[in-house]
Amino acid sequence: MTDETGGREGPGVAAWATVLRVHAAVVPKLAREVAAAGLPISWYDVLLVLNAAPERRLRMSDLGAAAVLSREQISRVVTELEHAGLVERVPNPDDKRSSFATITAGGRSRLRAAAPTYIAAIESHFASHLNREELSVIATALGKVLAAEERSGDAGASRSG
Amino acid sequence: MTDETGGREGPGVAAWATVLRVHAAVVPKLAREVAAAGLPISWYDVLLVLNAAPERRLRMSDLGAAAVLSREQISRVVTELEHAGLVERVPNPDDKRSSFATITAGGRSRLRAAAPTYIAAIESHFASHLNREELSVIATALGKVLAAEERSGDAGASRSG
DNA sequence: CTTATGTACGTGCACACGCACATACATCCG
DNA sequence: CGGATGTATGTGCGTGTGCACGTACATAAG
Repeated sequence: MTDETGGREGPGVAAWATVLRVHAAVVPKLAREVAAAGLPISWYDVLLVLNAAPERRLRMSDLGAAAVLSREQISRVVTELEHAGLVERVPNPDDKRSSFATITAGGRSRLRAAAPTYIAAIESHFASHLNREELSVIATALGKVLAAEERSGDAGASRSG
Repeated sequence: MTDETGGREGPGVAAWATVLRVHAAVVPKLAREVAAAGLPISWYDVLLVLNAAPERRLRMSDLGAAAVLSREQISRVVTELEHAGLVERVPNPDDKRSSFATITAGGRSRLRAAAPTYIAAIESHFASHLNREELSVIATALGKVLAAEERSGDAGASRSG
């Protein structure tokens, strides 16, 4: 056992490695295809979350938590979406520090137009290679990881506050 | 109304969404902890692949295919690693267009020093939330996706020649 | 050999992203 | 009420990243 820095780390590392590599392999393909359908993937992500939210609106920070993008990214994308008329910023009367982002009719329209392309791309580049049981296990298992890790916050970011 | 653009897309989209979100939640944490151990995660990735390669060396493009990083990123990271003395570029006598990247003794040393931290971080932020069966299904299922998608190449990337 | 086409690699440029900081407001305490 | 502390958001700046292109070499065609 002289050189075992690669291969014998256990099933956890192996599983994580596949997550990393699948992400790296699939994301660019989805991004291309969705962009070709007329929506940058960052726009799509924000519109999708907003459309699914209760009242179709969310505070910036909640949007950051629900979407894949960071808080700063959300702020900038929402500004872009505002200029494009797909989203509006509405002041929050109960807390004037925050504002709601609301999807507009035009935003919903654009989202609906792009959705079939996005879903088809996911099916084509990801889901079509797996059976229902595998998809179910992945969703459930990774859901547990998410629940645990989102609770623990950004560990190591700012010491033990 | 039939306004279901979020939630009723099927198990494939749901599973993919968890992959995206777990990636977004876990990667930054691993990056922090590995960086704190003295190695940027991009360096670690390259050293790991190189160390596991036959002869401990790989051509640039093979390195790009095996690692999570893009070809351009590999080129730049290898240059950084060279300056740090952790990797060397060796010309390929059989094909003078290409060169091998080889890990040095110092590189292996740095890799070994950081590996426990990296593995522990993966266990802590990912694997510890799952049982062996889930890890096994994830590795196998995502491995199938990888095999299929890597074969199909970068679909739609360069149409024009 | 000469020319045309394909492959491996590096790099300038523009853009995306996160960090750290600034601002506005809320809340708690005396 | 006035000051101190915490929260929600926006933004300048440095860094990381991919794209498009250039260079060097390989290989096929004549």
